[in-house]
Amino acid sequence: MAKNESVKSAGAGGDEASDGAVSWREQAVARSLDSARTRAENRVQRFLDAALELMNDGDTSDFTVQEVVERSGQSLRSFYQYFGGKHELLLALFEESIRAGVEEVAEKIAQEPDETARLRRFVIDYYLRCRPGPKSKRRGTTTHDPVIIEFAQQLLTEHPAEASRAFAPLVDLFEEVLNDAAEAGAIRSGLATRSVAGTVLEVVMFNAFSSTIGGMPIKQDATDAAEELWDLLLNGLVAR
Amino acid sequence: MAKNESVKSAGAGGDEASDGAVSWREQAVARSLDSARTRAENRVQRFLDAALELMNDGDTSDFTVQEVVERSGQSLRSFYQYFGGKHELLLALFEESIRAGVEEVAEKIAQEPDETARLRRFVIDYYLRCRPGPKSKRRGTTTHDPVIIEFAQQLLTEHPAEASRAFAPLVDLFEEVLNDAAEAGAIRSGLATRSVAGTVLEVVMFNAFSSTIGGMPIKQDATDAAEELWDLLLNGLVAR
DNA sequence: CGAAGACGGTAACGAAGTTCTCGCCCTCGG
DNA sequence: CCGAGGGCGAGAACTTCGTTACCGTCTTCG
Repeated sequence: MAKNESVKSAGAGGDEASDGAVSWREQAVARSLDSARTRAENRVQRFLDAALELMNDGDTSDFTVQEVVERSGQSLRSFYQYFGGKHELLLALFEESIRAGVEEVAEKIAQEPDETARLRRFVIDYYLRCRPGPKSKRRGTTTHDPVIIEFAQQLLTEHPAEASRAFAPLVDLFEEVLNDAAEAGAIRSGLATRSVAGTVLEVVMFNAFSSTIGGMPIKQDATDAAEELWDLLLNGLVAR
Repeated sequence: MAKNESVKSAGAGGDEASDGAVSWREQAVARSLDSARTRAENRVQRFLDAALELMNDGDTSDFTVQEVVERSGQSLRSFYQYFGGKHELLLALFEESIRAGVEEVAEKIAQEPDETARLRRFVIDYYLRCRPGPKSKRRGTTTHDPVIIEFAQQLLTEHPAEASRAFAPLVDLFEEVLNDAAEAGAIRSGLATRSVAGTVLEVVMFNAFSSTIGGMPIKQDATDAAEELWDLLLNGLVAR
């Protein structure tokens, strides 16, 4: 019962030769890129990967610290050596999720022709990203895990400082898009873009997360809902 | 250790003669209006009151079932006889909170001169109501307790059906206001008011609850934030 | 009067996060 | 080469909280 674990190297699901002869290879790799910093990073990454797998696999999309520990083939001891608690693990996952989201959305909007289209694209794409996938994952679009968004809500109310720090990259990008749109005359120019960016993102994120309060029967396709929200955000309630 | 509890009758913090001579009076009252239905209602109400007190008193604004039981001077046994679990207690508090909110907002908007003013009044008032009071309660406006709103979020994602049922009175009222405004030409007439009502209320509620994502320094007064959001909702982002 | 049900008091259970103890092994400095 | 210390695995233990179970009492109703 000493060395049954297979390292499952960081980024992708690496599948190495089955069980028996792993130790030497692993050891070698470890020794080569181990300046004790990278080793730590490797361990941290294994916890993160395990958590991600648990969120994607299980029907529950929720996980306990124990499960993460088992799945990662490490120990509770180590977990609390690298993370201050479950809270920090969630925070790390959240930040990573934001980073990935920013990257993906940035690519998407880059393909749009003008400022208005980019703005619209941002809102709709991010809406879809925050929408919990009811069945098998929507193809073509990565989505935030529900657990992550739930955590975001909690973080926002309990540790606003940490929260806005984690959200910063996303808000930065959106603020930029807003500024461009304002300069191009696509949206009005009076508004405080930073503040509006935060507000709009919150609206998109949480409205996508928990479908609206009014008891919609089965509600239309997510895309329609996204369009509806976009229309409301762009044009407001007022009569033209 | 048999009869130290003082009943603390339902509505207000009733302070009766200290400890010794309570039983008889209490008994009398109980016997008088006890058809076993009212007695149950009385007990339920005592739990609800206890929970409300705990939310308003403590610095935590959070409570455990134990605390509610102790505070209400009843027993765990009874608690689980009347409530299926903490969940149901929260739900009851939530529904009551919504009811009270609807009542209060209805009064407020009735005083406004025209449809647009009523709409605006609704949004701003409800925003303030959902804004957690950072220090001593804001005078003049009752507010939803943070715990309640947090529960609302959770309910919305875990039991959408129950959630929209609980929210219904509020959505009904707002939908009505929206319809009136649309009829009067104050807002555009094309939109699905039920759906929009839900969306807007969600926006107002959750944006007020957890101040915006963008790392606002100390942020202005709640009223200013409410105005900002109202402006965004009414006019949208678009240039006129 | 006697049985049934409501109720209080308290212990106990189970899940989950967190901490602690023990012991192994590897590494590093003398 | 050897001894100390730190990283680490394996659990046990502790804590909080919701929930359930058990026991004894009191009221009530047939």
